[in-house]
Amino acid sequence: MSYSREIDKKWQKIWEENELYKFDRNKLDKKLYCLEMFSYPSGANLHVGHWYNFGLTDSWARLKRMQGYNVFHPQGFDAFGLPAENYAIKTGIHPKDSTMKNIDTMKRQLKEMGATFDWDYEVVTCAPEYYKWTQWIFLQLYKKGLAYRKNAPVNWCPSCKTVLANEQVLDGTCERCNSEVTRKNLTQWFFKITEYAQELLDCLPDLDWPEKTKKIQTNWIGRSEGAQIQFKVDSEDKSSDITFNVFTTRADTLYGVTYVVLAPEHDLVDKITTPEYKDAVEEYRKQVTKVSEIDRLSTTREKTGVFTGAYAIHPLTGEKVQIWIADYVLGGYGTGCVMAVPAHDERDYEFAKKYGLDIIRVIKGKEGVDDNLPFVEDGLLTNSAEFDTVPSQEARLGIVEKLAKQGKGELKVTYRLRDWLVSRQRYWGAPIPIIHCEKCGTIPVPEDQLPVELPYNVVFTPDGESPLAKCEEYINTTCPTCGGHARRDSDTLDTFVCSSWYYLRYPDNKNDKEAFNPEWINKMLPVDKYVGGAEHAAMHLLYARFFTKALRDMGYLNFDEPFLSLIHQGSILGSDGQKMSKSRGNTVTPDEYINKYGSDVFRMYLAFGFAYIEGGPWSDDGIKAIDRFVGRIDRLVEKFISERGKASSNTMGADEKELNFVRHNTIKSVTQDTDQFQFNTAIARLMELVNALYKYDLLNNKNMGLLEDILKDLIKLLSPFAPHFAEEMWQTMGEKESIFNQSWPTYDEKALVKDEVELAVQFNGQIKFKINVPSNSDNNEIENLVKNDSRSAQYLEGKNIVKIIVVKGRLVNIVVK
RNA sequence: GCGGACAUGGCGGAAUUGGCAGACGCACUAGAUUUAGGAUCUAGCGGGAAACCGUGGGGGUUCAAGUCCCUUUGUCCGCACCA
Repeated sequence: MSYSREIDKKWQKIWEENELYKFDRNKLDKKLYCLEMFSYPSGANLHVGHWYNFGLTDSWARLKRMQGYNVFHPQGFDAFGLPAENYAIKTGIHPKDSTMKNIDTMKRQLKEMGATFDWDYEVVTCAPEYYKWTQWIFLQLYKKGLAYRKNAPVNWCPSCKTVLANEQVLDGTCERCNSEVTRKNLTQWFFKITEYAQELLDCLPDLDWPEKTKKIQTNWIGRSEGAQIQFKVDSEDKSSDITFNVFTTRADTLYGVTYVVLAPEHDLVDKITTPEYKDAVEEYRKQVTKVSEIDRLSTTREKTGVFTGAYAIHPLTGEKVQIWIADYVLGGYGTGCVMAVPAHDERDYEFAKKYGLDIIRVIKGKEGVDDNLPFVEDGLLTNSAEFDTVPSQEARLGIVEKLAKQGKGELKVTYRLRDWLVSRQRYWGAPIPIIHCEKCGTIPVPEDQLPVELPYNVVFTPDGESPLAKCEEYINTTCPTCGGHARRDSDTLDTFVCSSWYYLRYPDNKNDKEAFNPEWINKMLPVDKYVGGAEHAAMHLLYARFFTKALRDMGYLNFDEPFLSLIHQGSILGSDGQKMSKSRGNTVTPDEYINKYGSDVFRMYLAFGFAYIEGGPWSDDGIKAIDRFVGRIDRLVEKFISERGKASSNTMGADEKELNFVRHNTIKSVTQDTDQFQFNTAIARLMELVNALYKYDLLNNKNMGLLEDILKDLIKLLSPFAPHFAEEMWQTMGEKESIFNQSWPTYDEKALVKDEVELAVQFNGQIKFKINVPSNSDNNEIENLVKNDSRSAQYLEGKNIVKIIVVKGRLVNIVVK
């Protein structure tokens, strides 16, 4: 039977009946946890990206299975989130209903892929059995002091009507809907990811992750070494000493400070502003809140600021310097205050020029260095008392040391990373398990009362207030501590919270006593291979690492990192080379192709047509080529079956040796390439083997025994990419047991050694001809063979041989003069 | 503005990490087979008549460079007043 959709169905049914892909919980010595980032069940069908991610990772998993690994390959759904809720607002269809329906559809399609997923371990984040434990983890973080509430300026998306984490703001816009993000002061829940900033950084080098991704995380964490220096606010009233700290990486420029700047939102501003400047300061602060996030992020925007009327005392010189506020100083970074050294900082220079503030040079360039102001590089100190002529690097330490003795400074490391804002003013998420009591304050829901279930009957009118806040029977409750009237937290958790621990739940998804059994999970984790989109480099992957470390420190886990090895698939573009989108009309619908060609052809085209981590444009011609390739194999097998039993030789002549060489070379390459997610070259090698088999098949007197062995190897090598088709061919060959219970072919080094090898012969680096030499010749013999070859004469005539370079098995280069 | 990645035939993409550039496939051409084919099989296929020239452009290191170094252009990505 030639390959078709029917073959897919036939084998999917048999695999399911035989429970072929059930994970064996008893053989953990060779367990291998293979995981794709789970998917959001959107209304649309499985798209090419899912196929590319899941289908080919499955091919990898199949290789590993046949190599003897006990592969754990689960699948599930990241089912909470905004789209379902927005859909509900538009259509009135409840998020739970639409989501569950979508999950059914996606699950059916995933099954049609014919992957090795073991659905017994399915996880759905919007199920109470799952989010119960999401809430439980929230409470553990709360107990540990890693979840806290604070009032802070937060990113607000007016279109999504919710707050966003810093990571979810791209260039001042919402990563989801592209609306411009505004600032709002709100009391919200945060996770203290900053507590782990250093460790998140320290563990990166040892991870088998793409360098680019590590770099993104490194930048996102943004470690910066410097010093914290204390300034005193000048005041007539000696009894009320107000001090504040600045963070600087350039303590060596301390003597060049001519003013200091506070962030407009800094708490101190109200306390120190003198009455006559009050109005100007208030006006300025008002303006700043009006400036859009986008404008504020712009580096080209002219700097603005106002004087507060207050002065600070320079910690070393004792001189008075003006205190300004300006929005180029950020409230959330460092201490929110900056010592301004206009001579040696571009921003301060620009600001000082504009407002006529003093500029004092304290760094001179070394000999020959152009040190026109602003001079921002290291140099030698000047105008800096006893530090004159000291190099910057040394002075940074010396000056801090001097300050430290007076209790006015210390070395300090700061990070760009901020705490993770997890509250969302939305309905379709895991409820925050917290109760607010007027008498007792913030009270965690007792663990035995989890899950705090989402009420079903809520109103989705888009009036800006979240459905939970409007749901009286949900909001009103009793305080677990005093029994009095209290209100539930009306927010839900960022969906990234749900996806920060799902990999821990998979292996123990039916556990109703605990989020996961630590003993079991410590055996099953970490994930050995994790595959998913690069867009999660800064968010999901950082959050998941944080969760793992936090749970480890609470004693639930004994490993440091969740994902040892990570791969990002590229993205498949439309055939016009543009990103697929409905508006461009260049989308590829997998179902159409699968109905026409079968799922294996679709999968194998994805394997063959692109460098996996690059992706690229879709091509209808490309998939036809794979269809043809499958047909070629089919015909080859059919022909062999029809000729089996006919006259056969059993000699290993030159033709057999050549074929056998290709066979073992294919085994070697396919094994290596597939292991490294280089599926395109693996398929290319398979095509070469098929071409070699066709060539051999033209001969009159064939070695049928050898042919059979090679065909079987071919089918095995093909099976990860075309599981249904390979299973069918395997059966056609007369085999009874599933091909996926066979062991992966191994190559014979001896078959890869040819009697003769072809070498390129170069004169002065230019290739002139090729020569065949026995493969066991030594360099001397090769040199002689080349020199005595008649074709060499014309290049040697009247010349002296300066040097001969022999590269074994590749080329000979004769340098003549 | 800063940082990183990439650039190879008409096209998708290979190249053992410094060693025969263009594997494999598409498209194209020719032949075979076929009543016919858009099916199948075989062969050819970077440019050039050739010497030779060719991996975005220019320079360098080396016996040897797509690969290393410098410089320049273009595309994509990350960060973007981070003190």
